[in-house]
Order: sequence, then structure tokens, then C-alpha cells
Amino acid sequence: MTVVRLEVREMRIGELARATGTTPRALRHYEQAGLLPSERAPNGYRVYDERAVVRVRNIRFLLDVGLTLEDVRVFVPCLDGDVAAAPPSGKGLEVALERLAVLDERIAAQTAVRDRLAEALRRVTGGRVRPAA
Amino acid sequence: MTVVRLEVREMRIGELARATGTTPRALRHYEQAGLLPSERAPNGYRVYDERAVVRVRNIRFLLDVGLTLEDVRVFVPCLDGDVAAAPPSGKGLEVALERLAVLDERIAAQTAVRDRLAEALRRVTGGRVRPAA
DNA sequence: CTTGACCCTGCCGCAGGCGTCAGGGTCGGA
DNA sequence: TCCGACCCTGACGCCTGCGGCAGGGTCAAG
Repeated sequence: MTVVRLEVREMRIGELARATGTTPRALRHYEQAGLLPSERAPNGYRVYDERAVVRVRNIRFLLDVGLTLEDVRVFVPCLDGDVAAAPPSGKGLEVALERLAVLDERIAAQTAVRDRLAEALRRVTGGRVRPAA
Repeated sequence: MTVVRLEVREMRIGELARATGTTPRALRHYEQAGLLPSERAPNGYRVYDERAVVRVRNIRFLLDVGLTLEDVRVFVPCLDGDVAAAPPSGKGLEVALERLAVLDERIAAQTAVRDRLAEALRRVTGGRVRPAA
């Protein structure tokens, strides 16, 4: 059996960070969160192939969308594909919906607080306060 | 000159906490934040008179309204009155408005995130997701 | 040999408002 | 005298996603 090994561009953490618009620190953080495995060079340096770029972009996409690292964990098995356009993966959907609910809840709570403050202001100023631009 | 000293109901931290629906821990926290001064009994126990009840309620009111302990600090000089219906005290108004802006900003940011997640969900599910109740 | 650019691990800091021990006094009542 | 209810002062924990620093290797170029 011959092992076919395609030439893949390998890179170290700094380059991966630049390629994905993050920082080495963040990438290490993703790794210890179990989201971004890494090979190690003999000298201990982390070595990634270009699939890592996709992974990281997916991770960032999910984070930017409001998920937490914890949430992202359930997406691990499909982080190498196009997560943003992936077919509903049951578990993933579930988590996302749950997170959406959490976000809505949080927003509602803060909005309620905001409204109370606005209302309090209206009272003490006799309505002379223009609504925050 | 005779000093007129009215009989005022004094109480210790536990009672004040119960009277205001908080906890001793919270009250100590307010104290170290410079919001709630206290007399001390010879044995070191904190002693409050009933004005403290008003103060604490005012503090809680402001906190519930979305201000931070830091914010509340500017209200210190008028915490013994009816803060909720007090005349605009310049500084207080300023802080409140600023805080309102911060809240609005935060809400807007989170709403944006929420919308992105909702949008992402819509895409992967082909619009088959009902909006979160 | 030295410099400089990278890399490593480990750990504190942050923002907020307390919760929750830990370890130890203070008192009144049975 | 001992219990139990309260009180005290620290000081760490929480929750999240890293930032940033300390202290120390690695390696290629000059």
C-alpha cells in the first residue's frame, strides 16, 4: 500500500492568524476549547494545513453570529465544510435555535431595562427629554 | 445648646437586608462602593437608621434601571430623597442619558448579532424556520 | 555570535454584582 | 455552658473570549 500524500501548504500559527484575520492567541484559545486541533513540528511549533483556514473561518463565522465557543463545539464534525451553507444538521440547528432564544431573551431583558430608564428620565424631566438619537 | 436627638429605629445589616429585599453581602458591597455609609456599634457591627432603607431602595432602583454602581455614585448626594421623582440634577441626568445611550448601543449590537444568526438559520433551512416565539 | 522574528507554556486581567465559603467574634436564651 | 442566630473581614468564583506579559526556546540571516 502506498500512501498518497498530496503536497499541502503548511503553516504556523502566525500565518494562520493573518490568513484568517485573528491572532495567535485566539487560535490557541480555540484549540484549548477543542475546536482547532493542531499537528506539532519537532520543535513544538503548531503546524496547520490550509484546511485549518476553513475551520477557523467557520469558527469565526459561528462566533460572529452570536454562538459561544461552547455552542460551536457541536459543529466540530462539520467545521471543515461550508458551515454557513450547510444542510441542517439537527444538533446544530437545535443549538442555534436555542442560542437565538437566549439572545432574544437577553435583548428583551435589556430592552425592558432601557425602557424603564427612559421612562424614569421622562418622569423627572417632565417629558422634556428628546429620545436618544 | 441642646442637641435634639429623635428616637430613630436602628437596625443591623440583616434587618436592613430583609427590609429592602437584598442580602447583607450586597449591602456591604454597596458600602465598599461608597454608596452606603454605616455607623458601627462598639462590637463592630454595622448599624443603620431607617433612612438607610430609603437609600438602599434608591440604589436598587437605579441599578434595576440599568445603571452601574459606578453610575450610581454621582447620585450619592441625593440618595436620601425620592430619586425616582427627583428634579433633574444635571450631573445625574447626564449620567443617566449617557447610560441610556450605552444601553441602546449594546442592544443594537446584540440585535444585529441576533439578526445575523436568524438570517443564517433562514438560509440553511430554506426559510423553513418559524421566528422564535 | 548576535539580532530579530516567531513560537511555546502558563497565568493574571477584565467587566459586574454579588454568591459563597473560610475562619472567627458576639450575644441572648435555655 | 452551650447552642444558634448574627455579625465581621478577606478572598476566590462566576461567565466569556481573548489581551498581554513573563520567561524562555528556535532558527535563519547577517
